[in-house]
Amino acid sequence: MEQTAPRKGTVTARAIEQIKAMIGGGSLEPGQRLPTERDLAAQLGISRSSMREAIRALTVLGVLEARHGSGIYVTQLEAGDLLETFGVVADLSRGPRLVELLEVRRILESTATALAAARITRAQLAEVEEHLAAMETTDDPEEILSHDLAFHRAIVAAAGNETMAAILEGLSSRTFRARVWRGYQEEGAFERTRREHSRIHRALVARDPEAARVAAAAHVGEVEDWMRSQLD
Amino acid sequence: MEQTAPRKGTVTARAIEQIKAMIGGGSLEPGQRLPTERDLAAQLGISRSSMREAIRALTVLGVLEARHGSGIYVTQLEAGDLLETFGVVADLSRGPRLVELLEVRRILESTATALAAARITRAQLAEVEEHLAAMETTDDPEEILSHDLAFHRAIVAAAGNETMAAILEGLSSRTFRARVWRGYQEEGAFERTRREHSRIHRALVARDPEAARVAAAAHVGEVEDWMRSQLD
DNA sequence: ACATCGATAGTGGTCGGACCACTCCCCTGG
DNA sequence: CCAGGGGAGTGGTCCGACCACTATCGATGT
Repeated sequence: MEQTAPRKGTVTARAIEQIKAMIGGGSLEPGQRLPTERDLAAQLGISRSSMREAIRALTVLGVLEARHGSGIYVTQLEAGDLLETFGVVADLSRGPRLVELLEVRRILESTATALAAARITRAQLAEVEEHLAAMETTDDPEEILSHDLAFHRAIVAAAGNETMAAILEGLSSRTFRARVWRGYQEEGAFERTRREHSRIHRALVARDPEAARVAAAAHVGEVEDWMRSQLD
Repeated sequence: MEQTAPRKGTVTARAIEQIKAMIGGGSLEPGQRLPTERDLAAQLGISRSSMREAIRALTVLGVLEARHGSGIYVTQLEAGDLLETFGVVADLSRGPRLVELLEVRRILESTATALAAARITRAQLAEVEEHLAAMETTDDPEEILSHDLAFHRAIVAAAGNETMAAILEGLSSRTFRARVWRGYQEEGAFERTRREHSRIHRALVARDPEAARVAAAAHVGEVEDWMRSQLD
């Protein structure tokens, strides 16, 4: 017998909850293929259109993945899959919210950098140094931004917490960074940024977590203070 | 002239990006009403079905809000609106990912509690104490869980960073908490939890940020350690 | 003149069916 | 045995109809 589904909310919202429940309940494993849209719609007693809306919603959330001509699959449910939407938050936030986001980033990134100082391997450190060097040998703002992002990404990766890395990735999304830093770096902050980066690097080489934490916090804090001053 | 839209990806994905761009670009303000689904579909040259999928996706992300019979509106784009999806991450993560989530929570919550110790008002402190007392005068696990959540929520609110509060709210979603703590509290951790809570409370009363940070970190850390030991 | 309330136009919500674009696999022919 | 072709099955898109709900405006009664 078909469960006489709860009558609350739209049928699409119900479908979303049911699919989430199937995954949370373990009847759908990561990577597994789902029934076809048509079958799923029939099972839940709704139209294919409504079911498609539910699937699309779970797709943008990073829970499902639709492959044209093949089928619908559960993602690996890794941190990266599910936290991709975090970038949307960064891109659409404004005003005081931006300061709050930078505060969160300061807290997480300083901790991650401290962890990295204790755990980073030679190979990982070499990658960090590569981006640091590349950043100092070019004047193209685009390229500098790329290496800046990669510099921090490499450090955070060395901290070993994928979830934290995924969140920070969202907080440093390209459009977010470009939006905030455009004005910031026009105020001759290039030199200061370089000093701060090499200070972080020195702490990593010295394997000094506390120095690394302070250096990273100060680095993000500079941008944070500038952003605060812009709100007038 | 209609912009000959880029030919990449599905039409729905394109529509999602275009609407996001309209909001990010400022041509759509928070709270503003959008054109009707039919008009939007016509503007972008796609069918109403595809447009509905795009709208549904943005609705789930907390960017748009659809009111039956009235219209589609941009949300206030507050932290709470956009970070509601963070709960999904917590609910669907498993294994090592759960430990990582608790690690993130430990970092953020300890900092938030430290901030609260410096900023909390008398009224806010009274609310914290209310939940603390209620937690000690009942044996109903459901009720204890409720007041536990409210206890931490009140503290985090006193820290004054809505974005951080919204993230922690997701990391403490009811289903997540219930899932993790079911086993944890069956091991006689009630007493320890009480001591940890009152230790946090004392630090707040003393307005001692460092003591508050340590107490909160230890509190979450206990659960974190237990979770780690469960992965064998 | 004013308040009440019902008809109505307009909105999102749901449905069913049709067709297209793409994938995958099996079967055929060399 | 292998390469190629074709067909069945899948998600992607579109259309048109109808339902459920909301908001507004105007007729009605006071």
